Amino acid sequence: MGIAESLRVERAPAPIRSRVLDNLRQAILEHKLVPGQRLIERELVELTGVSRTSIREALRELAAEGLVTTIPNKGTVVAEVSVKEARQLYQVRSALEGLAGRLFVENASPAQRRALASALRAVERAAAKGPAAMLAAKDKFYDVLFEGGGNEALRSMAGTLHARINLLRSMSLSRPGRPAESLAELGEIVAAVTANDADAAAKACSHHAESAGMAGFSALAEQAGG
Amino acid sequence: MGIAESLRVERAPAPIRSRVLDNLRQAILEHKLVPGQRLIERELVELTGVSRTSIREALRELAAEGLVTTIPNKGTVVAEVSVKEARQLYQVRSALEGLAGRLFVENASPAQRRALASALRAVERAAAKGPAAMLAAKDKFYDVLFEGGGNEALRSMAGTLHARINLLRSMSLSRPGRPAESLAELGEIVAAVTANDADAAAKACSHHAESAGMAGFSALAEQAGG
DNA sequence: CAGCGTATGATCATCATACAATGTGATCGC
DNA sequence: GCGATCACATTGTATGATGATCATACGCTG
Repeated sequence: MGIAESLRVERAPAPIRSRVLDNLRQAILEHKLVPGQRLIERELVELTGVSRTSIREALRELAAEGLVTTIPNKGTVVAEVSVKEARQLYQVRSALEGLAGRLFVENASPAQRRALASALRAVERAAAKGPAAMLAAKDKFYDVLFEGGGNEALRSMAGTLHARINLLRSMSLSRPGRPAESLAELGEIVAAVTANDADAAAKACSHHAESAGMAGFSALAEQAGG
Repeated sequence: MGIAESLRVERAPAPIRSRVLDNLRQAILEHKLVPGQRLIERELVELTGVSRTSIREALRELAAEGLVTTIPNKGTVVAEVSVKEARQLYQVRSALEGLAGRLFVENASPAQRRALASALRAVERAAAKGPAAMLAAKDKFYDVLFEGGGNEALRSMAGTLHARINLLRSMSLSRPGRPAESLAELGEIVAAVTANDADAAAKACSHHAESAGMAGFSALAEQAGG
């Protein structure tokens, strides 16, 4: 870090509404607030200790991100994602991740390529420790992937997409055999990257996203059927 | 339109902040508010006749859409899009439109396919009337395309993307020869759709978006160079 | 006159409060 | 039981106040 960065004082003490926004977003992602749950402004005021103004502005941003739904004169609820919508979101996600893979091959530095391979090994290790650990490691893997692609807009859109998909809780349920399958797919991504084959990387990333969606949907179907 | 739709009465008298939001968005898209321009809350209050509360909430949503930038304690300005960012946005757009093309082939009804061909002819006619008319006709073409794909999430994401790209004014500048080129590309899309070839449609859509971006950038470069 | 500190005004950030509009559920009368 | 009516909860909008931050202008000092 150069002297310029080391001396810079964090000039933005994060406005209160941003912190409220972050907290709410986090709570939704972690399913502490479940889809369909009402978000009553007065209660949020009491819980957070900030004014209604700030709460409402945070809710407007969440609404724009698609994480909550506001019904006029009725209130705000954590967004509910139908199976149909989730399918659509997965299609978009697949397209975006395909692009991410391509951009990584085209733009990533050698260090970033090594980091990706290393992230893959971390996922392998985490796979043994259960789904939660694997999920976290996979998030890291994708962090590296998007970082290396160098497209900030892509990263942010994929992020909000990921959050919305996450609303459909059961999607993260894993079917027996899925973790191994998933690992193999990530391996293909790294292989394509190593081979410097952008088309293959795009296809591998896109395929992984699609495949993850499929797995979630069949888990959902089994659930509904059983 | 069926009887259900024709009798439906608009049950939600659009909250004031939504109308403010729509108006501001529109104004930004039409470049009545130019990038970098400050949006002073007090002035907006006077212009619109609504309270600061509503104005601020609308600004928060615009910020989440990426159309304005809010600097804490300093104010809100219409977002400025750098050339680098625009390049990134175009990459994403290209990926999304590729998906749109594929989905159209897979899901569009015969009527929608006819509508697409018809929209293409409308673009051809409009091309003679100048860039503005052609732009509008092209928007219609894309409306049909996204509609036929049946993916609402994709449509909405592509929409906000389009809006953000639009912020870089000069991108819509046309180079000599570009309109004809553009028409040819749209023709390829329709051809692929007619042939029922999803891969080709995806490639054609993606290529058109990419090509449009390229044209904009070279126009930009010439401008900077001259 | 260059550099520094201060005064000043503009603007935003947050809060408290108020009231209207709307939706919801309970109560009452039949 | 059933519909009308009323009370309550909640959101939508407005208003005024206070403090923080930033940009600018101004004047002082060496």
